[in-house]
Amino acid sequence: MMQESGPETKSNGSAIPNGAGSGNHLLECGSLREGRANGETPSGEIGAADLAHIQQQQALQVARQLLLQQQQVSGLKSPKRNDKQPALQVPVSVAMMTPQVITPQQMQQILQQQVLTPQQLQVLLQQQQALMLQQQQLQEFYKKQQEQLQLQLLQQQHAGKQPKEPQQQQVAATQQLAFQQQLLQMQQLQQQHLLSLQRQGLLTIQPGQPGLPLQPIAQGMIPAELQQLWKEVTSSHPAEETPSNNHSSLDLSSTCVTTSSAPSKTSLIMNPHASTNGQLAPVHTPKRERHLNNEHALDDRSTAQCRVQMQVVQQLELQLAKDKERLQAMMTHLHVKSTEPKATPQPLNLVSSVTLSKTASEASPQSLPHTPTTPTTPITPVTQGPSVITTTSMHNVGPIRRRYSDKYNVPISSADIAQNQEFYKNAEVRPPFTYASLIRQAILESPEKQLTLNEIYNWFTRMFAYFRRNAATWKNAVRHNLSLHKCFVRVENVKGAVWTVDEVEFQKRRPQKISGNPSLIKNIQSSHAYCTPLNAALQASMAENSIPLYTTASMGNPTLGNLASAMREELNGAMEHTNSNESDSSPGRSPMQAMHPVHVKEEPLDPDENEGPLSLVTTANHSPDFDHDRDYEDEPVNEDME
DNA sequence: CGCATGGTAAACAGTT
DNA sequence: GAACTGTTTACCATGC
Repeated sequence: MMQESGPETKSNGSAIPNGAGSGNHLLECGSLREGRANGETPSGEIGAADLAHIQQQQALQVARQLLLQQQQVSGLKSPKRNDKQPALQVPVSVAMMTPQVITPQQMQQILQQQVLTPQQLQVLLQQQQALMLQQQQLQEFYKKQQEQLQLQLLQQQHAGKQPKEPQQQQVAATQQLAFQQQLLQMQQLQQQHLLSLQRQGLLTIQPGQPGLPLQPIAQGMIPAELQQLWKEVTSSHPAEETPSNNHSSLDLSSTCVTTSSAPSKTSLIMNPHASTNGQLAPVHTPKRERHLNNEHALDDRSTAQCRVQMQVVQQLELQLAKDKERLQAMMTHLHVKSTEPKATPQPLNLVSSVTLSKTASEASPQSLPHTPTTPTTPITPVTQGPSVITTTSMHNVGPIRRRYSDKYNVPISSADIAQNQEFYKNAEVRPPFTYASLIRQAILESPEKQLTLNEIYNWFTRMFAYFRRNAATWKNAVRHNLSLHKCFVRVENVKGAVWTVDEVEFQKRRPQKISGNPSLIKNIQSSHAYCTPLNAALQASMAENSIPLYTTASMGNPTLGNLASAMREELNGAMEHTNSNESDSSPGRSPMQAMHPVHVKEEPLDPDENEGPLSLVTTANHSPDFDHDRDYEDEPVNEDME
């Protein structure tokens, strides 16, 4: 009854080791800060407090108040100069790495998305505090810097009213250049950080925007704020800069470079949040932005990145909204359709299964393998209520029978499939695909397009939580299918036998299924844009294999794209018949199909001893790299939980 | 109702 | 001999 997907999920081989990551961030942040706690800013001495100085102070004060407001709003005790280190002067480079602050709304969104575990949230909070501290320190730094500027200005003025305009401008420009350099560095670091974050599963770029760069997600408005601060500082006093000041800032920036990896971690975590609430950027500081744009166009790259980021954020939000909508629709749909005549013996199980997976991901924060992509519910093929049945219901009710027609009603997008993949990985929901399809997929995903029986088993258990129990039953079914279907070809190998797929046979096989129901086909085609002709579908599936997110992850999880394609094919199986026959059923998905010398199992010719497969054998054979098969050694324990 | 398809169970033989 | 692999048959459910 208790969902045991928890432990199983944890044991999932493809787990992303992001658990320790967050902790490390914190550590590194701390250590970094300590390490960096060196330079006192030039001089705290303030000579004569002239009017300009006061103005600067006021400007700084405004900025500081703004930051304090943020702190208060975010419900965090203003860290003052608490814990970390008392009164250190944090180099600009470091302080600037971490301007992002999570607003309550952002936090809310994060929570809603169930993306982060409590531990991660805690880390975030702590880092948030650290960020604020650093922001304050940044303020301090600028304050002192300004003071020194004032001092020097006074000195200059006293020295003599010289034509200083050009010189001052030049100096100011230099200063700003340094500033912008720092910004750029920060951005780069954030990008790096985003990447690592992604790898750790803390951040996910939805596959919906494959084209978008994942880089500048984080450049919230805070950098702009810093810019503004800078502006205020410099505008009130156009340019009283001295070489020494320049020098200091440049040094700091260089420091930033050397310590890039560490500080980036600090800002990193924040990025996703900033991204989740991207609209805050323009909204939050409209005036500043205008100011900024009018007078002080940022570095082109910075602004461009800013824009890109905003777009990314918006797209992400859009995607999120869409997904939520879809989920909602699904839920309601399930409830409505649950009255379907024969269908589900226990329609409620549909809901329970969904909630199960959801709660599972919620309730097991320690099971970090839940990546942000982890869906809470299958989006694609399962939309038809009846086919979603929990394992328990399976046990109670007995075998479920699915028809392909069920699947025909469902549009599939690559994102959906990928998400569903995650879903089936973690939720013990029976995948709405036939054994034959799954077997085929398993084989096609393998590097050599061939698998041993045991490897097929492992693929099943790895990819579907459902197949982590009742091994005897489904393994028997797998064997049964392998033997039964012509499309599966057994190839003798040096180390045993492997199974391959005869794509031609596989394609041939399916059209029959609905051959008698052209109306259905038509209906499908008309109603679902996703269900494109075979070629298009295949192309799409090919494209899916290069979805940015999953290609990066493809090292560890090469299956998503292929699985998606296979599922899609299964769904499109009928269509291909109507449209383009399988004129060229060798979709070019794999070299295998290109040559498909495979012999059909029951072919009258020579079932066994032909040479066709041998060519495969030669290419095959050496693929011990399928190590993740080991993930789910058959555990007889799972055989029968009851 | 018959047929096709798919899932499950089981018997059986061969191999490791 | 046990376990695994592979084949085959039977039965049932479902959809058309």
